[in-house]
Amino acid sequence: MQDRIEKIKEQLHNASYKLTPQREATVTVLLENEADHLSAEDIFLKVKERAPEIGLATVYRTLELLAELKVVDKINFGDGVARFDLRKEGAKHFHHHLVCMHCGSVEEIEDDLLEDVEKKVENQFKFQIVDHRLTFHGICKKCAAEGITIDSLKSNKISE
Amino acid sequence: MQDRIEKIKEQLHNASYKLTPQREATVTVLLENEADHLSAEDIFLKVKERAPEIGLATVYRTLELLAELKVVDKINFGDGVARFDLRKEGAKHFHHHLVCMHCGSVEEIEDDLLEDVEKKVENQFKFQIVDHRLTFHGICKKCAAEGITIDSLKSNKISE
DNA sequence: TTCGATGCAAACCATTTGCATTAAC
DNA sequence: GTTAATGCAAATGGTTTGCATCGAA
Repeated sequence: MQDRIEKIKEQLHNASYKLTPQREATVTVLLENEADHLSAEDIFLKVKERAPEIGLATVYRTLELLAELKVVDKINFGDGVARFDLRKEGAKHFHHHLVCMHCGSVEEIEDDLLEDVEKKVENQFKFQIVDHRLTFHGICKKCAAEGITIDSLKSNKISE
Repeated sequence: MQDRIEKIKEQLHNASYKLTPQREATVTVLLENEADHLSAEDIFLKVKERAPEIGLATVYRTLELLAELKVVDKINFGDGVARFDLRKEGAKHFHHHLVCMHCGSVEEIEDDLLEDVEKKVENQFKFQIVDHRLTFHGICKKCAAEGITIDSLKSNKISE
């Protein structure tokens, strides 16, 4: 993990951004919680444990900057908060997500399932794809095991 | 178009919602602008031309209700505003979208391109899919013809 | 007549911004 | 020493909510 921090520091440096302790703390928090999909507020709280004087605005500014450098992806599952997802080194695309409509858990899919679909879209619609977003909404393994079914979900809370 | 309004009225009625002139005007506006992806504010302004006394809150409440009945889909392209998309009759899924990163235009894809991918996900991850969201971000035919290239797009403005 | 629906204004809440201060380079 | 970065508080903007009134059934 240490060298991932170093690499990100280097990217900041190459883009002539300053290496502040606040930025370092934010990156560290992101790396430590790679499996989660934290919101800016979540990240702020975790960074605060490590650097209590940090302001929320700085976290927002840092996350924006990291998105610009494609270190993180800003994603939106439709619940009104942006979430931040560390991009795998060298990954060309966002990964896909499985969002459980019952418990809200988010699972990631690393594989790029869309290669064929993308070719089709590029040919058929003459649209040059830069990136994509793919999210499946449904019922996760765990909830299904607990007897949750599609029918037991009431209203259409998918998107917001 | 008239019978689509009738069908939607019937759905409202079946769910024991009242058929108010405001709701009717909102549905009419949605049908008249089916090709667009209007925001609540856009819809409000158009409904206002037809029923000047309507309030923005009513439009929001009506759209929420129509989403619940799966008459419309609430979508979020990451620009901070929800957009509303009339669902095709009997369509099981959201349609996919091609969002141009240069001019912001949104094109729809009616075909369900994800059947194979969904099967794979259901088997591999034991995740029961209810619906999906798929958006491609890139450069549309029109902008490409005007010489816009992927490289001419600067920062990562995809998601917000 | 009754209870859900409406309009208005105020409340909310995630995010952004202005500005004086601080600190990385 | 310069200039970008920070922290704070205020502003923003889409969306929601409380409440008195209204009107569809």
